Amino acid sequence: MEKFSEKVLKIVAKIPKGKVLTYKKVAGMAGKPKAYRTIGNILNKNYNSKIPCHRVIRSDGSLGGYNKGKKLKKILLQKEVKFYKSV
DNA sequence: CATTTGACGCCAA
DNA sequence: TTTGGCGCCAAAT
Repeated sequence: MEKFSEKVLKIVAKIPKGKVLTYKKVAGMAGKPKAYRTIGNILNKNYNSKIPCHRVIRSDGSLGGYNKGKKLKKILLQKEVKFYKSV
């Protein structure tokens, strides 16, 4: 059985383009709805190129943060949303 | 092994 | 409505 972090990373990796999930949502899918804190912790320390962590935002709709810079995250999300609108 | 950290979430004032 | 504070859990130190 993989660690909670591994499970979270897998879930985040499943987020399709133009879609964003909240930390709480990911935590719920991981099986720990109350572990939303841990989600951010894991992503922050274990940033993987295969993990679109920029698609994980706060429940309030805030971008939260980003290891590479939340500014970049905002741009990436806008680009993906744009792609979503294009379809 | 115990304590601190941390990209958060919800409630109260 | 907005701001502040408390609660929560896993991982890192």
